[in-house]
Amino acid sequence: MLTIGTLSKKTGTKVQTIRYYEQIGLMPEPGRTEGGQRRYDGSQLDRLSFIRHSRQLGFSLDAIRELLDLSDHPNRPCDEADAIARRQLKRVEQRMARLKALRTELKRMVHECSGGRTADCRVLEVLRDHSECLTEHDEIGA
Amino acid sequence: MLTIGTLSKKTGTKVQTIRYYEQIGLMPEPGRTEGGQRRYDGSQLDRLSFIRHSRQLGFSLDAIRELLDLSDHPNRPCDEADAIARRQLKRVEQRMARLKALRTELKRMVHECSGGRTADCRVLEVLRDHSECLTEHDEIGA
DNA sequence: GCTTGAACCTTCAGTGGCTAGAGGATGTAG
DNA sequence: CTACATCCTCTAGCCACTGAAGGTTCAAGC
Repeated sequence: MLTIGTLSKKTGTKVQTIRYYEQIGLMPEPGRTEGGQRRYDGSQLDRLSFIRHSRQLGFSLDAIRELLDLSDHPNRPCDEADAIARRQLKRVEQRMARLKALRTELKRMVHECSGGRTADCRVLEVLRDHSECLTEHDEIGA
Repeated sequence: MLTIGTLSKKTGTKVQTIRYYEQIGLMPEPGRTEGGQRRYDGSQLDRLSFIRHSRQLGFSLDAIRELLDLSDHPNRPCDEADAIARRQLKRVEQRMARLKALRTELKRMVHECSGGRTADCRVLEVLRDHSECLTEHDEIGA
């Protein structure tokens, strides 16, 4: 029988986050002591590890919900899990492409600033005038 | 004299977002018509473009506030703007490194899934057991 | 058995950066 | 002068947590 604190340490998830996962139905309601404290077992530890690991890989909580559901039904075809992972991969690749463009632009800004007064600062100049950009970049909401 | 809608179109910022920027003090309070509608001039268009462009480059609104402040005081040394850009560049590079590890892992998951039942699905298996991962990855909070 | 104090409980509010919607007022073209 | 696109304010919601207030429970040590 594990306390929430133990679960927290074992998975690297904050206590509040575990309670939050329970609140939104991602974690099941655990058993309680007479005094009302949560007590977990091994299967709940596994489930939280799954969630945590999926989050580290960038899956949204909604995607994780689906993945957990699939994981709970071993006889269903796994195309769906595969599709979710593929979507995530695609998103990661898009983000990388955007970050690459961004990095180019920032590098250019930093290299051109020679350390005078702000009036001559290339950093600010580039930010003022998008037309100076060599790349398309669109980080907002990435 | 530009309406908020015109400003919105010219900068690619949603009308509500412009009002939000005003609310948090990033954009100045514009003039109003007798009826109470906002009217902008060219300098406000420039300011919004600056903000928008900075957001696209991944700067936080707080960082943008600093940059705008620097931009408003042309006689100060520009080390600070330079430092902000450098910090941002560092962050972008860190994010890219993380995404790279993530992509590797996702690719491996997807490639190894041969499309059977969820019981045998490599995607789910990898998510269940972090020790199968070949890379360190930590997307949370990225 | 009793005391201490770390860990637990609930509830609420806040983060960043918007975005959506309700319900009503204004501005402008025909 | 009418139609209706655009504007206004205000409130609430999004994601995925995180922190804090104020109170309770549990386990170890005496």
